[in-house]
Parts: sequence; structure tokens; C-alpha cells
Amino acid sequence: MPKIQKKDTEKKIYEYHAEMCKVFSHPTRLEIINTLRESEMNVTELSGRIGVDMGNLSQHLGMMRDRRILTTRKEGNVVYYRLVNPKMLNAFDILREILIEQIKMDGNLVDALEE
Amino acid sequence: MPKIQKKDTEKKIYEYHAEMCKVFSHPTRLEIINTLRESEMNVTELSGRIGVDMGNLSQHLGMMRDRRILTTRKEGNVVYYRLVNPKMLNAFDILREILIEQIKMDGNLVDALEE
DNA sequence: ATAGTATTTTAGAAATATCTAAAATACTAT
DNA sequence: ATAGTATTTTAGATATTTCTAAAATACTAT
Repeated sequence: MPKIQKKDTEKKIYEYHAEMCKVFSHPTRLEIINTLRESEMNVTELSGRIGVDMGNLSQHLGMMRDRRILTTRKEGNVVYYRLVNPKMLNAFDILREILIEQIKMDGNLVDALEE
Repeated sequence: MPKIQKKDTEKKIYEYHAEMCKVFSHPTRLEIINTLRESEMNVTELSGRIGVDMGNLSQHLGMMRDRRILTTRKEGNVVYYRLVNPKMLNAFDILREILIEQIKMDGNLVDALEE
């Protein structure tokens, strides 16, 4: 029976961490997070606000719920989504600040990303 | 000439934001960030520490540099990488805290992610 | 110039993520 | 039961990311 190494656990944590961070790696999902900043919202309204069709939106919402970033409440046949942990917004905001600073300081960033 | 809508700029920001966040969406890259927390390090040493071959590592480092998350300093033929903005670590830490809380509270998270 | 070390780049294969459109489910109201 | 609205799920096509292995570049020292 091989001893479980500290290294293995560490690697696993990095994997889960990355898995969670995938939530941030798509513009639609960032817009979802930002839209749910203040309050919950149902899928149809989210779809209208963000301008994404419902099938696609529901897929994004589902993967965010799998990762425990969002949670739901059901009322009749309407599903309301909201952020599980408002701390999430702190991370969101820090990263956006860094981005804004970078764009101001470095006009070439945009080019570097678009090549 | 169509007027540039606020909406377009907003969407562009979400795209750049997501593009930056892709840095966090791979375990090797998270480990790179965490390893460079205290000080710069050269590619060979990073490769040894993290256990990733140099070709692969260099690809990750390159994409992180493109996104202005890392920057380099060259000494002879040795390249030292370091974090551009230590604020990055705040975001990293917040997200890891959220993850740790989630794992403690919800043993099923691991299953949800592995299905 | 040659050989050696460090790093980057390339090209293609393999794995994963995303979108689209349609079908399925869940609930409500008649 | 039927029809209508809200949401989720599915399957396949397309796009993107990641890995692998080899070749190329950059620099140092002889």
C-alpha cells in the first residue's frame, strides 16, 4: 500500500483549484457572476440581459452550479440562480482591477491577446 | 459608421477578463504562480520543482507572459520569471480559501467535479 | 568554429470546451 | 388530458487547449 505523499494531495488541490477557476475563463460566465452581484435572477431574465440563448446559458449555469459557485431556488417552474459565496466577487474585482491597470499601462496587451 | 455601444465595450472587457483568467484554469499554471510567490526563479529550477518538462513549462510560461501575469529577466542564457503584480496572489488566495471551505462543507464537491 | 547548456518554438495528435439545434423534462393552468 | 411556459439535456459539429517529441534559437566557453 503506497503511502500518500504530500505531493499528491498538493497536486489534487491545484487540480480542484483550476477546476473552480474555469468558471472565470469564459466571458459569458463572468457576465453571469457580475449580473448576480446584487441579487438572484431567473434564467429567462438572465438570458435577456446577457443576450445568450437559453440552452447555452443553462449549460454555463449548470457547470457553475456543479462547481458550487451558484446555487438555485425554484418557484413554480421558474429557477432563480444566485452566488453561493460573495467572496467570489472580491476575486472577480481584484482580477478586473489588474486587467484595467494593465490596459491603461500597456496598449500592446490587446495586441498580444489577439494574435 | 455605426456608433460604438457601451454594450460592445463591456463585452470586450469581459473577453479580456476571461482571457486573463485562463491563466488560473490549469493546475500547472496555478503551481507556477504559487511557486513564484516569494521570489523569481529560472526555468530549469521551476521545471524541477513542479515536475513538468521544459518544453511544456515554457509554453505555459509564455502564455502567462503574453497576458502580463509574468515577466522575465535574462542573465546569460538563464531566464528568470517573476510575478508582475503581487495583487494576483490576493485573488489566488481568495479562490483557494473558497475552495477549501467548499471541500470542508461539501464532501460531494469532489464527486461532482469528477463525474 | 565547435560543443554544451538553457530556453523557446514548432507541428501534429489527443483531449477538452463550446456552440447549435432539437428533444426532453418540469411545472402550471384549463 | 392538453396546451403553454421555463428550463435542462442531448448529440454532434466546431473550435480551442494541451501534450509530446523534435527541431530551432540563444547564449557561454573552449
